[in-house]
Order: sequence, then C-alpha cells, then structure tokens
Amino acid sequence: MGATGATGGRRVGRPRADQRPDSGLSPRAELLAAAAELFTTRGYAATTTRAVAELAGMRQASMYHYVSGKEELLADLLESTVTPSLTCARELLADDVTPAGDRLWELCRTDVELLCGGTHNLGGLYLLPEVRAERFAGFHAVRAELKDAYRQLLAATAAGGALAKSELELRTDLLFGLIEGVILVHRSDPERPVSAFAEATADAALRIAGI
Amino acid sequence: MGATGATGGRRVGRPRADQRPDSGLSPRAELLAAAAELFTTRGYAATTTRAVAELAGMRQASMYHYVSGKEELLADLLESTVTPSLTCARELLADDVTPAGDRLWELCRTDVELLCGGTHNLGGLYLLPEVRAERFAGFHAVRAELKDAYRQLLAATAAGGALAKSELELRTDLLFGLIEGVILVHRSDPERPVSAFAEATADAALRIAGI
DNA sequence: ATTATCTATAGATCTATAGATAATGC
DNA sequence: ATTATCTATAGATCTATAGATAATGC
Repeated sequence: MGATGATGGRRVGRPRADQRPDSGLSPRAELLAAAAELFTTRGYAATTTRAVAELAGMRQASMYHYVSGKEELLADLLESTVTPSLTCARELLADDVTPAGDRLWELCRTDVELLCGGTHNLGGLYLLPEVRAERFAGFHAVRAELKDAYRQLLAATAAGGALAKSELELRTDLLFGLIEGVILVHRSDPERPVSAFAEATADAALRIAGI
Repeated sequence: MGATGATGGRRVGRPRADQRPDSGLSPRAELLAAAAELFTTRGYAATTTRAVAELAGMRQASMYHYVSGKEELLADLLESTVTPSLTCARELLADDVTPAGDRLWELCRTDVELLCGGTHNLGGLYLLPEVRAERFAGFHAVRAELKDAYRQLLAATAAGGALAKSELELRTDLLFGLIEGVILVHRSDPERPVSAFAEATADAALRIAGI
C-alpha cells in the first residue's frame, strides 16, 4: 500500500468533493488514465484540464498538485506506449538462435498487439498532430530506435540482406508504415479480435518484406 | 474573371487592411488553403479562426462572410480530399478489359499520389481525432465507398476470388490500412519523392493481397 | 504539522455578432 | 445602392495561481 492508496483506508488530506469507490490507482495514474481516454477520443487540444481532472475524480485545480499540465500527461503517455515495444525489439535483436524472419514476424505481432490492445486506443496518440512538437523529442527518439530494430531484423533476413541500402530503407518504411497503419484500421473497427488480426498483420508484413 | 477575382482589377467593397499581391484565388479558396495548412500542421482544435483568417489575408471576423466557421472548412477539405480517389476508383471498376490485379495496382498508386501529393499533407486530415464526429458523415460515406472499391477489385483477382468472405474482408482492411498508413510515412519524411514511393507502395499492396 | 484537496478568481484567450466604413456600380 | 471588408466587443470559455479547509499524524 502506501503511495498507491491501494487499500481503502482513509487517506491524509481533505476528502474529494466527488466521492467514488477507490480505483486502486494513484492520483497520478488516475489522471493518466483519464487523459488517455480523452486524448484518444477527442484529441489533445480539444481536451481541457477540467475534463481530465473531473474524469479522474478530482477538481480542475487539484490536477496541478500532480502534473504541470496537459503536456506532461501526453509526454508520459507517449513514452509509456512505445517502451514495451522497444523492450520486445531489444530482446529479439539479442536473440541469435531464432531465424531473423521469425523474429521480425514476432516483433510485428507483438507491436500490433500493443498498439491495439489495452482499454483505450493508445496507439491513437501517435496520430495527434501535436505530437510532432519539439517537446516530445523523447518519444521520437524511442520510436526511431524501434524503427531501427525493424531495419536491422529485416537486413538480417535472406531477402533483406540482398537489398541495396536505399531499397532496404524503403522496405523498412513500408513495413513500419503497415504496422503503424493498423492504428487506423483498429480505430475504424475497434471490435475486431486483436490476436488474429495481429498474426494476419505479421504475415502481411513478411510478404511486404519479400520473405 | 468575376467571382474568382483572377485579374488584378479593383474589387467592390472595402479594401483589406493587409494588402497583398493577388493570390488568384477566391476568398473562400484562400480560407480553405489556409485551413488546410494549419489543420494539417497544428491540428484542428488548436487552430483558431483568427489564425485561419489572417493566414488567408483577412481579419478574423471577415471569415464569417464566407463560411459558418471552422467545421465547415474541415468538412469541405475532407470531402475534396477523397473525391478524386473515388473518381479514379469508379473508372477502374467500370473498366472490364484490364486485369483486376493491374487495376488494383493502379488504384493504390493513384491513391498514394493523391494522399502524399499536393502542397500540404492533406491526407493528414484523416488523422485528426475530430474527424470521427457525426458532423463528417458525408466524408465517411465517401471513404466507405472507396474502401468498397478496393474490396471489389481484390475480389476480382484470382487470388482474391479464392478467399472466403471473412478472409476477403481482412485482406481488404490490411490493404486499405497500408494505403492510409502512407500518410504516417509521408508525415515522418515529407521530402521523399512521391512517384517512386507510390509505385513501391502499390507493389507492396499487391504482395499483401497475395498476388 | 502535514497533506490533499477544495473554492475562488485574475488574466488570457477565442467565437460570433453588431454596426461602421470604403470601395465600385448605376 | 451594393458589397466586402473593417473595428469593437459581449459572452463564454480555459489555465494556473492564491489561499482556505478538512482530513490524518504525532
């Protein structure tokens, strides 16, 4: 227990005006969850600090006790969305027994699962126009590393090894584009079962790769 | 000349406060161009009516002489972006001499050219979260028709004809996802020459289709 | 005493309307 | 007279801070 407030015991500080059953999350996590829902559905700029705070169960001003504003929430969410994919990519790059094609397939499948899984369409955050801002350089760096892992795995396959450098770049872009494109597919039909879709996308990715 | 004000002749009405060389566009077209640039770079919600109007060369209030507000501008832009693709799709569906695979390839290529061509990344409008609103049902209808054209062309190929209905839907989604995904690829590298990229994407699309 | 929350609000927007003005057209 | 624009602004936000309050902890 402690900082997370996991147990229902009375907490220090003035009680919230809007009493609700304990979510089990820390206030910051409640804010992040609320921001995730609102940013993905309504967009970042259209979401007010009031909307985030009240969905999280507190008043607008109380939010500032935990975060400096909306930007910080988006930055946090973005990084937390790519990080698991990158972890997976690093493990697959380190694996030197499984054939490269199989590892690439697995990276694609996992990435699609992560982009489309979860309660909210977190992958949808990638699509927000605000994300291009300098402020989110951290996210872009992590994402670039992920894309490079795709490139390396592709280059390690027989088909990829035969490509000229510029051809390899183009294939990588198409491959990465297909994977990120699933965010759009998922958005237009969120009910589709994710596992089968992730496998089908990984199959398609290898066909693009020329394997 | 006339409504477009194409010639530089003096026009009726109070002169604009900010004098500029004649753009050759009608005021409404100037507003649409300004909105396209701002919506695609900063996002819809983050763009103010003032920003649109001043980029178009007029004062904020003058905009209301031509449009009812931002929504109308976005609705117009969205429809004008899909319409050319749909025109192309209809022509290809009507063509009963060219093999279906070739027509599908051509649809993919043209669509990518249209999504990535043009001055601003107009395809980027598809990514705006606001676009899902009921207000833009017209756009969604046109886009659904376009997707259906992909499905029909795919079904008409030898590979597509062999697929069960649910398999065909899945392939169509992946195909359409790849094409719309190029918006993301284009956004992350807008300098890439479009023609070669469009052909490479069309090749990749046929590989996904299983042709 | 410490803490988490609250209420209240100043200052900065942003939208959309009202009414004035500076051109051309007749 | 008609038109396209302008200036001015009311009303509605929205953000971020200041200061009050209601809990627990010691």
